Amino acid sequence: MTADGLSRVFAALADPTRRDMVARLAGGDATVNQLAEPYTMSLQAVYKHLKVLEEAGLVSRPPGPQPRSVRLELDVFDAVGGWIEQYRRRAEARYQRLDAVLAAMRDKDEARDQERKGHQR
Amino acid sequence: MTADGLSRVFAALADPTRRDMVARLAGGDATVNQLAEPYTMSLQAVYKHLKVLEEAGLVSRPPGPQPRSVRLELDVFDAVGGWIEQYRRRAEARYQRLDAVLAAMRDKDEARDQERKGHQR
DNA sequence: GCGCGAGTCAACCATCAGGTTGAAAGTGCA
DNA sequence: TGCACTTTCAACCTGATGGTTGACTCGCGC
Repeated sequence: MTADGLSRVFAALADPTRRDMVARLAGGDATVNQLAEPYTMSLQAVYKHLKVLEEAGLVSRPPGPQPRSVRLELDVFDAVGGWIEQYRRRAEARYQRLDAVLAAMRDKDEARDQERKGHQR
Repeated sequence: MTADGLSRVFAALADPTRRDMVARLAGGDATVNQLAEPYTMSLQAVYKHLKVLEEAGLVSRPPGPQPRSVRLELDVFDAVGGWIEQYRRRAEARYQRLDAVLAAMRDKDEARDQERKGHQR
């Protein structure tokens, strides 16, 4: 992945609303209206977020019948994960505690719930 | 990690200059001046970037003698890595190709070189 | 105690990002 | 055809971000 691509992905994931969208899309495809449902913002704002995610390659909108579906593109997470991984490995080597990783992954669900509430800017 | 913390980390990593700093700090601690050396921007601008990294918890500045050192804080990468990991696992399960991960990690060095050149906004 | 270099703070400027509203295309169906 | 719904585009506002310059503080060697 190019440096510019990495920047776009990180920038896209820096917004809580967009991370929430990603999390929800991981559970399955959705239409824009379904995606927009939990938020108080306008539909156009949701489209803007979607465009950012799409330009970062995190999401795709396969052509189809009118309520087009939004799909999570998982490939990009490999690239970003690889970038993170090199530093994470150092951390693991340094502190010899793999359990922190597992704890972090166990915490992700409640972190996501917290985040769902704070989606408005 | 709180949702707000995640946002700060991703936002911090969205900037190529800051990712470059992180990459260089992974090779060892440095002073602000050493960090600023490769860039054409002012020292104050570098200091600002450093502050962003510090507020995201990616970097610490242990008190010490006058040329203070900047140190990479690796713990945060665990948390972020954990967040990414859940989607990465889906990708791996879906496509059954772990090799893509390794390829991505092999590419990171040249990607970083590319990035070093394009650090100005 | 003085001076110098490293580090920091503050004010300012330009651009970007997230949101709004309004209007205009597309698309599908009765 | 016509209508309703989805999607997109454009203009605008506000706050955050990345950069600048200038001034100020902090340690340390002499």
